[in-house]
Amino acid sequence: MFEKNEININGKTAIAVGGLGEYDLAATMECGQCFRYERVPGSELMSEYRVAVGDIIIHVGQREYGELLFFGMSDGDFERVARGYFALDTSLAEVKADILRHTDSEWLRTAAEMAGGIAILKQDPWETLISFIISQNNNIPRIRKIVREISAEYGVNLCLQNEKAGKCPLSLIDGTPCEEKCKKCGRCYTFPTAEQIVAHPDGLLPSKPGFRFKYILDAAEAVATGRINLNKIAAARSYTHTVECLKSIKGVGDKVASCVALFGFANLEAFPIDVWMKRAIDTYFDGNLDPTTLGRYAGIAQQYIFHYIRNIENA
DNA sequence: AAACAGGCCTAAA
DNA sequence: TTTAGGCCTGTT
Repeated sequence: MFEKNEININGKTAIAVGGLGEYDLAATMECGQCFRYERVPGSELMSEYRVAVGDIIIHVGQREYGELLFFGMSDGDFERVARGYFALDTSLAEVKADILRHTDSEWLRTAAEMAGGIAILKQDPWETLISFIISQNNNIPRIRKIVREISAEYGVNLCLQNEKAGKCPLSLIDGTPCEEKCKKCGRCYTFPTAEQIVAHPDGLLPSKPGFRFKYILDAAEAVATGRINLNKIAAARSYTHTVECLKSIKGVGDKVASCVALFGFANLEAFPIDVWMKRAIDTYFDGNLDPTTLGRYAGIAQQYIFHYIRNIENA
């Protein structure tokens, strides 16, 4: 269980959360599970982000790995949105121990040491579905760009909304106000609903989704008509069922479906295999690694592997 | 300039 | 059941 304190930063209410073990905010935000964050440049903190989550912009920072997480928001918003989104009730230490209990691999043990601070965010299933449809045959900067642009096209401007409510998102530590340009930067919008997309599909085109356009549209129709019921899928809490349902959408195959299961439905045993993961399995596991042997947190083991190979290659 | 990017679909063996 | 090509767009 984490420890929470209400604090005051530059006259604003903030929440400080400790007892999160080795939680690594930067790795969690940038490991490729989420596409709607913006790193705050020039922060005094080691890492500071704004993320659009549902109907608010979450403002979050961390001074050092494994130290306190700061949330620039009321306790109400923290409890309603941030606590769940950042998976603060999941013990990273327990997860890591469980994974390591399921493997003999020294290599994976080393990866876990480096990546053990990664948390799997609990993102909105619908948003996760569309984001990972967009992700196919694509790179992260452009995925983020497309997601940002379709949000600006259809969504509600959260900065303007916050400003009216007297809580324009401030930089957590230095108190710098959201710039004027923020009102049209396209980075602070709610995510479009399936109904909005179905009612006006052409709104997708300016973001240039290319061949993914028809896939996004099929997903939107599936959800808007009830052919797919994301709430029911979530309630069933079955990985195999989730993947099976998602794959009935055009443009959703094994990889996208397992990503959505992992990041959007918190099916932590989901183990997405992309070209990178294939390479890693070939190189470090002699070409065979059965995810089902890794236990109920196999998906987090996948993140360890992914984060580790990425970091060695950058080194 | 041609190949490739954190896939998937379709057609053809 | 498995395999090759093509696909939008952007970047190198």
